[in-house]
Amino acid sequence: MPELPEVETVRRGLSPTMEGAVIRQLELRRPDLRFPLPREFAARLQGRRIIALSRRAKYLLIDLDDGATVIAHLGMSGSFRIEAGEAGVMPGDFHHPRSKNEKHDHVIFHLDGADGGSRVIYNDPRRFGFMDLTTRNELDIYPAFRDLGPEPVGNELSADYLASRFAGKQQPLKSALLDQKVIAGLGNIYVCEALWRSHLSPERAAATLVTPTGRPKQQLLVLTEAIRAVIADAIAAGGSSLRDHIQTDGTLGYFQHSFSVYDREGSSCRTPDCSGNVERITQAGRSSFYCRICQK
DNA sequence: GAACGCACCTGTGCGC
DNA sequence: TGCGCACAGGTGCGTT
Repeated sequence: MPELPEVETVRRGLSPTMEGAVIRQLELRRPDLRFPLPREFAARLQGRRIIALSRRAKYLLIDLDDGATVIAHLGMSGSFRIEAGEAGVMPGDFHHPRSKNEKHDHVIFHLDGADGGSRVIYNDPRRFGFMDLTTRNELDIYPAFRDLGPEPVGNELSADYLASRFAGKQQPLKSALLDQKVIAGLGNIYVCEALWRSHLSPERAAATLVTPTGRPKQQLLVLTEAIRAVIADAIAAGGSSLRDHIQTDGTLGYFQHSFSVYDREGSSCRTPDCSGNVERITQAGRSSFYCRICQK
């Protein structure tokens, strides 16, 4: 479920293995994911040292020592796993069963490193993910990043900013928050969770959180803090699940979270003293989960 | 411009 | 057990 917190967790999980390592070989098992892989992708990465792993929204960025940056998006079903080379054994890796989805291993980074050579394997059954190549200098003009909104963690995101984006917008809050141009990195799950925490209905028009003079109403302040908190909590949860995953099979990308409303249709609302049940509605083709009683 | 619908592709879970 | 169907976390394009 790669939304921003999952991608951040993947980044943290891969960093110790990938940063500083040299890409001995890039193995491409097919010519495309969602889009064709870049021309000469394997040749351009071979022999390069990985300088740093970073993240922008739901994109993983791999900086190389020649100024190039690999952009990786996990789509809906992408994950990475780390396998040790001949010279080493992953913690807990002894006799661990091969992934049953090995046929969906599409891109394999063969690394030279201090541990004797790990493999970092990108697996993606649905192939909604993609990889591209640009340069660090051109990241800001990369099409997917050009119009991206601020990150939901950090100082860029404020109630004032959201008020400026929501003013005059009749679009439902759910759709407005999913728009990556408004906030970068929020997905279906965390939008549902943030709206539940804020007691706001996903169907409410975005403009109703803004005063006639363009100032954020109190509820927008609450929503802003809820967005920050729900993402921060998920990153913290990813950090704890990270340890478990690395100890078991090295797979990064899927974590067991427990959500307050997401995927809880028909269950009782977890807001204290609320007698409502979680409902599921469809907005813009996506499921929204919310409690009609306490979310207005 | 805004708001949908749909396509991309495979796996899973459900009802029958 | 097996089949068919609905649905799934994202993004981007086309249509109205």
